[in-house]
Amino acid sequence: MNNATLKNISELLGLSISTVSRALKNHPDISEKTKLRVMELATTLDYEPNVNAINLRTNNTRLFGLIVPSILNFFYDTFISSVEEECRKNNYSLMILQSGDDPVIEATSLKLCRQNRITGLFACISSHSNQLEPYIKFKDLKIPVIFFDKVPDVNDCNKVCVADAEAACLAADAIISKKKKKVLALFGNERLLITRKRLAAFKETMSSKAPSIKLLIDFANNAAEADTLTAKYMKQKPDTVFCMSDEILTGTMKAIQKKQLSFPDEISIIAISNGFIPKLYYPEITYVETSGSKLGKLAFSSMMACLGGSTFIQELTTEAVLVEGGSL
Amino acid sequence: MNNATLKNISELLGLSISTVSRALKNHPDISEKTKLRVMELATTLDYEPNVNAINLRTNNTRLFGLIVPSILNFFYDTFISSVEEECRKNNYSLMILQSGDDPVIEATSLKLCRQNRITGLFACISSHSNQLEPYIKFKDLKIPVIFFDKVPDVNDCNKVCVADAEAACLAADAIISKKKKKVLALFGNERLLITRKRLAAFKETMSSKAPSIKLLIDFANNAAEADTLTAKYMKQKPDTVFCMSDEILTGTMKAIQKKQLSFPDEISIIAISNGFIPKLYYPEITYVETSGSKLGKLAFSSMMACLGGSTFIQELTTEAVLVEGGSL
DNA sequence: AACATTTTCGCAAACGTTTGCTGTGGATAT
DNA sequence: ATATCCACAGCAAACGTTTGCGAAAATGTT
Repeated sequence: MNNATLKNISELLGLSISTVSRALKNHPDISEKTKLRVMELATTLDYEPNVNAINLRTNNTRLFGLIVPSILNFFYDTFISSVEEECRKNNYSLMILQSGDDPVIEATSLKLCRQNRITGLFACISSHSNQLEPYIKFKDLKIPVIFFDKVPDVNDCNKVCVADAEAACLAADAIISKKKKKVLALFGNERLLITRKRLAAFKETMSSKAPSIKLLIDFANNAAEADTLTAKYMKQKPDTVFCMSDEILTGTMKAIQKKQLSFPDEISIIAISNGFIPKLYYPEITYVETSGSKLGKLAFSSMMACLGGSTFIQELTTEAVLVEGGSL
Repeated sequence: MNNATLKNISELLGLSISTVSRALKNHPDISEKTKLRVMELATTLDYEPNVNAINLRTNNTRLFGLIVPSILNFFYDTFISSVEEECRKNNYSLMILQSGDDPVIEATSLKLCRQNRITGLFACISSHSNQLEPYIKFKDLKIPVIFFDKVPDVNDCNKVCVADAEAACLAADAIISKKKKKVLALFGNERLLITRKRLAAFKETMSSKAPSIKLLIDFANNAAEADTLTAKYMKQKPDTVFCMSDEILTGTMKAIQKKQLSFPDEISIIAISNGFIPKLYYPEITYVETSGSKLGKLAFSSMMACLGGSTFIQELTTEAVLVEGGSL
């Protein structure tokens, strides 16, 4: 069986294609009687309009592209999930692409987006490429691009970010208020903007509000490195460890469990996280929440603003909030 | 600036549309000289073909739909990630839809798929609806549907599943070989086929190979329930707890940490899992691996077989393998 | 030089919609 | 009775491609 078309229906009913088309969209020009006839046949034929034809004709796909390094990530998947939900509620479709943090794949994904004539793009740039050339084409075409999380370092684009600095400050404040003396602060890849932001804010807060606290700072590229780093620094007996991200946290926690250190008695933990990982442990890890799903909603509304005609370039951030878990 | 079209190029070059079209796809009818001219202009104009037009004309979108309850899931996201990768490599596009385990959303998602004239569908049915009506339409249209993970209970459809029974058997075998005496076995929602399969295989293996082992069996709908259940059963001093899934495992582990039980000394743990969660703890949890990414590749190849013309209905399963972590 | 081939390209239809415009018949108003 | 208007429906073009077929130009053959 083939897909029904307007033509099919029109022939079966002895009507013209345009009449059928209008009837199905409740156009006032069509009488109730024929509307009824058309709709009835359409449902029995299981008619579904061909979006390719519609898009072609109307020159308006309601399709967004979303490019992300990988969906295998606690932060990104909540982001995606929330954007997907918003899209569904607002009758948009979403095309999700993984770049694998590879500029080449990223470029072909962008090409795919263009070929599909997307009406807007959510993009998280791959960390290697600071080259934005592939993205400027969208600007030329007046297709709004909302950068999220990992955003380019230029000003003339729309960005939504988690409040990196604020989150780091909140974490530092929490540590200070608990009168800690010696904290190990573990960060991610030093090249990433997000790392630099969090590092700067953390150090600044610490040194300005509690200069007496002893600070051990280091960087880990993944969980395994965080594990060994934590183990190494334990000899210096910090009373607290701050983890910049989930990845760092999981590594650190493994080291802690390995050494059978009880927390928060023997050592305190605090992290910046989306919330899932911290809740896996007991006591739950105290963390500053950076919500992917909040960011998703923010990104979506920013997109809507752009499509609504706003040419106002903005950089938005979600609020960070401390969630007490008992590990600090 | 607008998107370039074949017409644009043809007018600029004084050629016909068809010539330009053929030149761009290296058709032998076109001379090298004009091919060169066309391609050059096309790249400077940043021409990208309009897939809507192509799909309409060729009546062949290279688009797959993928319906999943939620991407916020360790298993599904590896599945999706792997399918997405295969699609990219094979020049297909993927449309990912979340059903939220809601039959209504599921139905509208299926409608979206039809409107987009997908050439194939990967589907994980929502647990509530045993109603397959929305899916039969695809059969009528000869659009292949590959059900994965949560599959319908009928025979005339293609399914790919993790080896539920085998996984449970492997776990049971591991427990038996370690000479355990009393095991607490925690399962998920009893209504789900996957639960029933794992439960049956586990019980069967246990009773046939080691009838002397004392078995405590219960069901939890989520991590929190697994937590309280584990805590409750601890009074009966099992020496091992088997967790049917990641969700159960995280709940159980929280209870274990809460009671500060050291494992594997005081209690052993074994789970069926995708592998991510077990590696968060130390010692790492021993688990039987059910790989979402393997299942994704399997699903994709099954899809390719269908599209290749195979009318052979098959039910495939991935292999399960025991990964020793030190918790048993 | 005449013809046969091959190379190179254009015409036009088709895919399934949407939509501005035109046309018809009947009802209402004068 | 004629003019006016409205309700209803059809015509046809357009969106950007692909592709079978035919035609012109270039080349080769005798």
